[in-house]
Amino acid sequence: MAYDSNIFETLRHRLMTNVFVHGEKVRAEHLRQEFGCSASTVREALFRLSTQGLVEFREQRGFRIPEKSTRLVHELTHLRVLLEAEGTAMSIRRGGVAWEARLTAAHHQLSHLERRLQTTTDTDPFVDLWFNAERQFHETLISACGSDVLIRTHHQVYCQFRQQLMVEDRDFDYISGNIEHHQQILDAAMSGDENLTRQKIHTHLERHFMPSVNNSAK
Amino acid sequence: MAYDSNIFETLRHRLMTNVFVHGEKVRAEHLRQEFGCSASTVREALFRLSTQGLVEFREQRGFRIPEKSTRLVHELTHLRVLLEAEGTAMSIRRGGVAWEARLTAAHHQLSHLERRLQTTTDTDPFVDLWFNAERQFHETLISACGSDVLIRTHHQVYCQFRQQLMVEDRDFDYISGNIEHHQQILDAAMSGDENLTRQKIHTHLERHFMPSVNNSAK
DNA sequence: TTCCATTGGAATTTCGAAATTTCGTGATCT
DNA sequence: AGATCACGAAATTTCGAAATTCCAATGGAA
Repeated sequence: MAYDSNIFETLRHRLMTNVFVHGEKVRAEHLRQEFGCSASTVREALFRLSTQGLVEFREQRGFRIPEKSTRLVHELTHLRVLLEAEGTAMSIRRGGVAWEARLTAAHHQLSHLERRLQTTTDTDPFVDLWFNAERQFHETLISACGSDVLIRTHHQVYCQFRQQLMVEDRDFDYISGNIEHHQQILDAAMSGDENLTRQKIHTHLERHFMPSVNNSAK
Repeated sequence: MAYDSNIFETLRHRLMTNVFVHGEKVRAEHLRQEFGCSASTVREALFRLSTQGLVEFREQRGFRIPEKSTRLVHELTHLRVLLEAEGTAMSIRRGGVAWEARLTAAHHQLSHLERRLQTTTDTDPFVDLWFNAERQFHETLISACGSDVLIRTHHQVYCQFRQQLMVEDRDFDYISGNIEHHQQILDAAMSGDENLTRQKIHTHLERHFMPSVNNSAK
């Protein structure tokens, strides 16, 4: 019991949902007690997490949470657009009805949640649900692209992206814009128009290219 | 002495140059003796290598060298083209004279070596040199793109690509085609024509999309 | 023969302590 | 005062042995 993979999954979820503070050190020695295992086991899980860019490892100075960085968000967004547009175009070509069904389903779930969010003041209980649904939708977009490498690469980028933006995205100011975007991506994809879909994906993520506003906290 | 990073670098070089056989298990316990350290230290290095996809890790069944796979080569090539074309286009926009100088230098070195290879029967002593020069050229192409994330991602893909193809690429049958390709990429990049450059990069890597010929071994 | 359970040996993972390195504090020198 | 060095505490890395898990060979039952 208390396998490495449990620790791995638990830590990953925490890293993606910003339980940790950016720039903070992650001491295996501390987490050790919580998981009831030795430091080396935690260390190993952290090495695996560094695989996905969710923690930074530097020799002789341990692990730490990547800093929040506008620059990094821009770079991650750029790559997300590149991979997601390409992957979706490929899915359109070779996805077939099965893919369209999955995409419709994912969008239905997401838009249901988004409409709910729009009319609620206390968004807290929905945060986790929404992030999962949004991830599901975007992963489904590229899921029929036929390239595991592309999917894995996109996943890495997406995780880091999420880690960078989870804090400020909790406000949901942008939610009404997002509902529109997701709908347009779905429509474009279902119509089979690759270029239009690419364009809509770009539009959807465009706002993350803006210079970030809230870098005041610090 | 015998730091983890030495082990890490040594192993990485071996993995990229196919000292190991595809599909083979990598036993920390064996390498331990060679490096004069404990198995855990090797294990750690292997975890870090799995970061870059150069070894596969599966829980409870250790590390092994990824299998040779035509499918994987196709996927890696696809992503290489995507990332390299995008990165080079960005470099063209923001690289300036300094980048052009570096690119010219890298190409000069590469083409010198390639012409040499064309007239030599015993290519063995040039293999390592050529692989380095070719890597240098392609890395220089995207080096001024301004996105660390893109550069790191490309590097990961490139390493895996190399691991997959190092064996069969030792023949250098394709060398004369490559000389032409590299020259055309250089010319297109220097002329500032983004689309032409993208196209030339695609042409250069196109041959890896063909169904592989030598899958007879095994 | 084919299928399934058992079992022994090998490989993998975990552990906590020892060795090494880093980092902060404060003393010493210019 | 400013810079440099030395020291000790804290953090990181390494180690080898113990515990666990996998795997293949053996033997028995259908």
